[in-house]
Amino acid sequence: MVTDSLDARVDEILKNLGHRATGPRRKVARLLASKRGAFSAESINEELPGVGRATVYRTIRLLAEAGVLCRALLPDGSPRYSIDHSWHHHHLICSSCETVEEFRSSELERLLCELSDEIPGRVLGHQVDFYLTCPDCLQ
Amino acid sequence: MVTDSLDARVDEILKNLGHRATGPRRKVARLLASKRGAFSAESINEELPGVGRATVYRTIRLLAEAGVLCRALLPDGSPRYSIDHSWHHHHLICSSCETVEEFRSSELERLLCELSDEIPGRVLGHQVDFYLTCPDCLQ
DNA sequence: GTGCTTGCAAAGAATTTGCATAATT
DNA sequence: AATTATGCAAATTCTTTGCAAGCAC
Repeated sequence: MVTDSLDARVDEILKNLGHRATGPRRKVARLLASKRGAFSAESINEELPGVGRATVYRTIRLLAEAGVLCRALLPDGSPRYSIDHSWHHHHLICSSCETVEEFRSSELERLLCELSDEIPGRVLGHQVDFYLTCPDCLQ
Repeated sequence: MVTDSLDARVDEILKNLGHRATGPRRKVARLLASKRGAFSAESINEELPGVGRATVYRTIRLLAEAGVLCRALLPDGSPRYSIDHSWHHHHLICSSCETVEEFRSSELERLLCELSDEIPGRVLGHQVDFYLTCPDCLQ
């Protein structure tokens, strides 16, 4: 599982990116690895009183840019991060509890690819989000 | 065109929503109607020194909730508004100049509908964004 | 040792809220 | 007259930055 390897491979990941493996970064990575779903940067900050806010935000950005984390936007635009399982995926976002789930569809991917060819300009990527009331929130 | 009617029909739109047709709201609507593409709330605020910031933000939110405006999120999560031409559409967002264009595909819509049925929970809506470098920014 | 990192606090950016005043119906 | 709306400033929220002191390599 990627969740395990994040914690175990932080040092390697960081060095490959030309960054140093430090204590605070390992602490952040260890906490992220323990997270199931999506989380906000602030929530990580609150759970790590021993690490400065700036370091938490910087590390999360670092890992997001490295592709270790992926970012989803809630309907109001606020970002949530989650471990990127590296297969390309989209998001199912519950408007009620703000839970973010992953979603994949090869058929959708194929169509998006086709459409990309028809779009003027150079398509860099796409993002598909479904906003919903999740089964839990439906009671 | 919807662009024309927004300016002309603000009073009607507001009253249908149970709100009052006021001078500041008309000023905001008139400016919005003159906009071609997407804009930020702040940019509208800056262009209307005679109207308070709070009123600008409140009016934009009012019109967005009424479906007169639609909101797109830039890759960093910051919102951009544009006149909603009421046909369901998606967005082509230039990562370089931040221009937002509309995009429609009946084939995409059909597939998203099908997928919605397979998704657990009650799907409320979806959002598809293509991030790209627009023809202008490609030089 | 040299240079990247950290943590703190301050700075920012964007948006919302409280409240007395003003305008609409 | 009864409310709703406005505008200003202050408050919020989330995130970034400056910089001296501290680590990693």
